[in-house]
Amino acid sequence: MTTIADVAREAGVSRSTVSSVLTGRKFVAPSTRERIEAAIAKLDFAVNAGARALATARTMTIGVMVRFHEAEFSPALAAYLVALSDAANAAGYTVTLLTQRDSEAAARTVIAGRQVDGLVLLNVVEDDPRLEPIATAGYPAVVIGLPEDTHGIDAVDLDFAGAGGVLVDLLAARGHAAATLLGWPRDLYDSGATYARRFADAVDDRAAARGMTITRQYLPVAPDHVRAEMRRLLGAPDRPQSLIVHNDAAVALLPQVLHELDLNSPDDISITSLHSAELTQLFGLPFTCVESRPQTVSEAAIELLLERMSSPAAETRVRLIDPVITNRETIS
Amino acid sequence: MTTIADVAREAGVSRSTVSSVLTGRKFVAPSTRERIEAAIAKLDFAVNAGARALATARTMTIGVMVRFHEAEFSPALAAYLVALSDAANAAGYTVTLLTQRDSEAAARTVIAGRQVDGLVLLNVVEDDPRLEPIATAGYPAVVIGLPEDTHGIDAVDLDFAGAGGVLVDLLAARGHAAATLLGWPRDLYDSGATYARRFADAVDDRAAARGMTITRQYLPVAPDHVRAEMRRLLGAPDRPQSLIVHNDAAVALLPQVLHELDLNSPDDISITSLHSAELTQLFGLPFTCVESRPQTVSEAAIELLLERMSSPAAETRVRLIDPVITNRETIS
DNA sequence: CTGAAAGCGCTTACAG
DNA sequence: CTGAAAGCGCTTACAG
Repeated sequence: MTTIADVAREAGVSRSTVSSVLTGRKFVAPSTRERIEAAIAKLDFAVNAGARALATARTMTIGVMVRFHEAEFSPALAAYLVALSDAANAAGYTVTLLTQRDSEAAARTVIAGRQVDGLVLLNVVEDDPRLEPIATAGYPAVVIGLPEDTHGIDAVDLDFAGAGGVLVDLLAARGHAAATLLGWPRDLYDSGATYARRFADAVDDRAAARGMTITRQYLPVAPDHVRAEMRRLLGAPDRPQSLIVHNDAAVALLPQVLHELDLNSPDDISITSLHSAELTQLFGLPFTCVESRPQTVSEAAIELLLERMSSPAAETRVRLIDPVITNRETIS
Repeated sequence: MTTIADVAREAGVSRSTVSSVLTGRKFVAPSTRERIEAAIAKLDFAVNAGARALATARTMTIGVMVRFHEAEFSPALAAYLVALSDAANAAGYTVTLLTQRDSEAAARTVIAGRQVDGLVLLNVVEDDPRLEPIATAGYPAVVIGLPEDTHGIDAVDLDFAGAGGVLVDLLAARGHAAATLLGWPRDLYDSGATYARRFADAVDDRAAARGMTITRQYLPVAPDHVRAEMRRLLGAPDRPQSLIVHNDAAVALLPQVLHELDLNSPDDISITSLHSAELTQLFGLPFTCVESRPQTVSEAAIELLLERMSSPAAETRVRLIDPVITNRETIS
């Protein structure tokens, strides 16, 4: 491979002068600089990242830890990964994927070996075993998602509570006095997926403030089951007049169920939803909704991480991303 | 951070002895080895990847190049990324994500700077601008997908031709004399997405051999359009009696369309499909089908790449992954 | 079986 | 404004 020494020889300068133009941290006479740049282009030189990392003690890479391969998250995952990588690239960083099964051990190795300058954690759950070692090592990190206990690690997430409030407001504004929340399976709420709880609690609170009644239904996620359950629920004589859906499987299959039952929105039923942005893309879901914002969330995560890396001692921050309503006229 | 020197001091040996146990390339007396391992554990030492890379001229990382953020591929993408990372990890490698917009320049930089030991290319298209620089640099790489011209780069892909043959066989075995292929948009075939063409051509060929007639329909991918088109097609009096679907958008929405038209499979219509594995997971698609195999394809890709890295001069190889039929009894 | 020394390709004070 | 030298944390012949 061609090294800085080759470039220096070609340009007739010393290696340190080449390094100066590479890093841009020192003034180099324009004429010298041009010679060096020409040499770089001619030799197709690119700096060896490992050597630079060794010399600077910065790897310029960010590790993205993806928890144990969960089918459930898979479709949304790609959007985050690509967005994180793009945002990191824009700041001169590279992303390395950390998918090891034993993520706690992986966290330790990565930290001890200084293989990355900072960490982004995806699919964080309550009592995530990755958090503690990172926190005690004082390693720069940011979590996407908002666990109950962040262990003092910065976090970014969609403002699920805000989303709940907004959707209730929309229904209330049209005079709805009741709504049914089609939620995730009950154990998801119990096991501490805070996004589910934050949303549902906000729905309840805002509804109470507005004098609305909320009925909560816990739906499964297996396609067949959720379909059957919705059919039963919406096919009943006392079926709900308005829906707030927070369950990706349910919302994806809802158009089909509506059609089967010959129900139209908004004429027969008002529908709002909070769901992964991927779903709209794939299925053209026709509902008034709030969508996840992988791009914005990812950019915020990288931004927070970079700030954390430059000010390790700053106070922990939580950044909530504003919910954005897409109105598709499914509220009567 | 703790270095090899700290470990050496703690264990009372030289740095090179520590290195010997780290690399495992030299015999070290068991008692010495144990002292060293204890020191490593005590100090929570992990080797600095950059330093090792510099010394060995191997980075132990594999770059995965994802082409310009295409919404269309997004859901399937995550499965490949995670599977590639898992397979790479299993072989001691780490994966870095390369998502730069200008992927040609990215390829050059990565190659010139020896930032990765090898490359996996995802979402390869015909005349992919990334291929040429990699090929001329003689850089170890493997392509997932099978372009017309591989430029001498190893490739892995599902055996789309085999899949086409198998699906036709299934229909022929049940006595079907005709089938309609619901395909991708026409320009996908024209623009050289070889997977689409390989599948369709094999369907035609096998059908001809079996005396079956194939009608080819090019469907759009936008949810609303594909839905409308299928409704029209399947609602017509002369609607097809059996379907071979190769269009993810179409197959995802097909259950809904069938229901709308009050058609049941296999009673009213026989259905087979070739589609992304993610779809079944998300929607419990009920059709007899061949699915993409991200896990197997990714593992094969890493395997080929590792072999290529150790034998740069070996002949180019193309590995086709066997199609696997999932029978869901939708052929009458 | 173990250790001293050179070297991997950079960057960064420090002289000049 | 430019260059010589040391050093980042490893590995690897080479001696012993």
